[in-house]
Amino acid sequence: MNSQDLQSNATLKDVAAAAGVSLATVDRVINGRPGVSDKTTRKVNDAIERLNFHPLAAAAELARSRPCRFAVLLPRGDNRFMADIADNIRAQAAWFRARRIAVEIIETNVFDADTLAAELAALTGRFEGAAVVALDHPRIRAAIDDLVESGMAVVTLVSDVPSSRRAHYVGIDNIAAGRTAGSLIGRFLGGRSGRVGVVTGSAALRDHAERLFGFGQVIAEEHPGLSLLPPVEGRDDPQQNRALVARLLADAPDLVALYNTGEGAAGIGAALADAGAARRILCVGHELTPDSRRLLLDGTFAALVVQDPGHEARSMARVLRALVSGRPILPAQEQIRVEVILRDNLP
Amino acid sequence: MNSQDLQSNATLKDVAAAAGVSLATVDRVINGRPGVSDKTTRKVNDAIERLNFHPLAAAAELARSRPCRFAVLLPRGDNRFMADIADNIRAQAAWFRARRIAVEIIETNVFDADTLAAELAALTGRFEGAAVVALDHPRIRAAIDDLVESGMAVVTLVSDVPSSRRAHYVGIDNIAAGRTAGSLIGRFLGGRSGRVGVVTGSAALRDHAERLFGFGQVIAEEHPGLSLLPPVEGRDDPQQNRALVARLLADAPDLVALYNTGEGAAGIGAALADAGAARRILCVGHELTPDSRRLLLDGTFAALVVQDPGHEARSMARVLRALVSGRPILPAQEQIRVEVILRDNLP
DNA sequence: CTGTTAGCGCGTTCAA
DNA sequence: TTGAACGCGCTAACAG
Repeated sequence: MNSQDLQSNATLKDVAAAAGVSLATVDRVINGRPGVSDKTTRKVNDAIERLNFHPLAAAAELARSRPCRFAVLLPRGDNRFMADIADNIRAQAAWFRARRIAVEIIETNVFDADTLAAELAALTGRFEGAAVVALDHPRIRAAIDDLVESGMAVVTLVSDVPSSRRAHYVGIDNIAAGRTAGSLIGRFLGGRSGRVGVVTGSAALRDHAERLFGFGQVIAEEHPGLSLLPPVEGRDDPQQNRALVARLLADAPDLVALYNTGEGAAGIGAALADAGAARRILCVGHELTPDSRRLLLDGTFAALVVQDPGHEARSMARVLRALVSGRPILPAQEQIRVEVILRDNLP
Repeated sequence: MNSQDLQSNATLKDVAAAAGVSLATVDRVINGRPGVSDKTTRKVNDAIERLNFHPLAAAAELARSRPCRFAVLLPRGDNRFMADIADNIRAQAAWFRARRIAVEIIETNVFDADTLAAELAALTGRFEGAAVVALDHPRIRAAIDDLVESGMAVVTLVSDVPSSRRAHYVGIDNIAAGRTAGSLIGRFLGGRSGRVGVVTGSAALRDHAERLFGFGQVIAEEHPGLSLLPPVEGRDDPQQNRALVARLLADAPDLVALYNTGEGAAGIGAALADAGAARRILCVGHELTPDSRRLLLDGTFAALVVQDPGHEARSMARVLRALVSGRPILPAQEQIRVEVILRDNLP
């Protein structure tokens, strides 16, 4: 099963010699540039095959080597998960610099379509690529399409705009994430019945909406003993979440579980602690932050459904780079997984 | 928060000019080579700082560009997970070739210490790096140490030999994996009590042993209503597992759950189906294979605790490459996570 | 349609 | 202790 006994290390020059043509011609064939006769093309391809030629990545990069600029649009505010993404992008600074990639992180009000659309429009011409955490809104879709039209490589990050012409989505399947949360709650409850409270950030964000959808699906299909209370919106803000959960606890005595589709876990933990209901109400939320980690460790949360911000930052970088240099991406490596974190497999 | 406004793109030549020295001298300073006076070193470092110089990765690679050879020692046999690792390594063939890395996959009897030790010894001088799925055994430890002594970069894969001098372990924390499985079973059972059967591959493999340990810990500490039956060893073989589980079902009427520390899920599924106990006994196992996927989808298994063979293959490649070229590795990117797969977040 | 040639930025002899 | 010069393998501009 020896993989590569036939490691060849032939160079472009070898191919040129073998085919009886010049370097430039071989280059044209390899990179699919026009202006080569069929006969010559065949000769070259033949030589490539025979010598088992494969271009050396470093040499090609060096020779191409155009500096390039990426913009990353992140929501402004104290969202911890977004801060993690930003940190992970910054942690790659050395990687970027070593490849002459300049990345600019732009924080903006992602919730306001006009602001975001304007911010997107302002990118034109200044960057070769952009990643954006975007609201799924017609105006945003149009702004993304305009950028793509202008030749920019655009990817969505964390929350997708599937109807746009973005080249790629770097993030998880949020319906699956919601379903996973639903299954965890359903199964951890072990057949008990009762009401389940749902705290969400904002129904305007596609990722939250999709999670809610997936969650509802599973509860309805597979756990008929459970019924969902109407979702309450806390904007991912701990203070608001605290108040909302306090009310939930007061209003619904048969509350058995809580699902938080977004952030602000600290508020939920506080409300539960206030009511002395901390490990009695089963809680599942999303994303790993210092707060959610603490609440997972102390048992307030039973599980967290997460995505890896480090993976997302790296994937974004690789994908944008591949896109601007016209190379293929490896789908397997770029698929961001829906992960389940219990106290025991906390990274 | 603009990240890199000060993208400099200074080259070695610029630094040399700014410092008033030659290219070679700058190179000596940067790569810590001897033979530079303190004063010159200071001048150069000063210029580097001032110009915000960062070497271009592609150029450095091209100039170094020595072909190199890696060996990967995998267990022979029909272990599906190992086959996945091998497939993922082969899937990276293009990546390897573009970097003049030849990788040879060697299948051998990992369970026999003498065979494995001999196979390891035979690597000497033929490879710059090696990854090995190793038995944790004194002879193997010695063989690994000899390779390291001879200057080879050695990493363990999937199952570690922590007492050896291997430079790195590419794999998960198996105690955490076992604990995770234990928590899932305990919580999914929702307080029910009874006996839990354990099917393991071989107690000689460190990864299986560690999982068993972590699993036992959690059950004992957190689920006192549950008691573990003595583990039965099926060598990851479906046929053996089937017979073992059939006996377990017959002997222990109060069996409420099954934990499989390794492979051969199909055998467990078959035995349960035979006994008509398929979704009554809660099952948790490891690794995602066509069999385990099917059993997860049909509800026979409630959850799978897995590691990503694709990530492991890529991590192995990056780590070995970094080691042989004396570069640092990014720990965050190389940490393999213990993942939980339910039916809903199946990749 | 094809070939020549000059770099890309860094490593690495060698000689001084 | 330092520097000059060549080469790594590929791309791209220009010439024919």
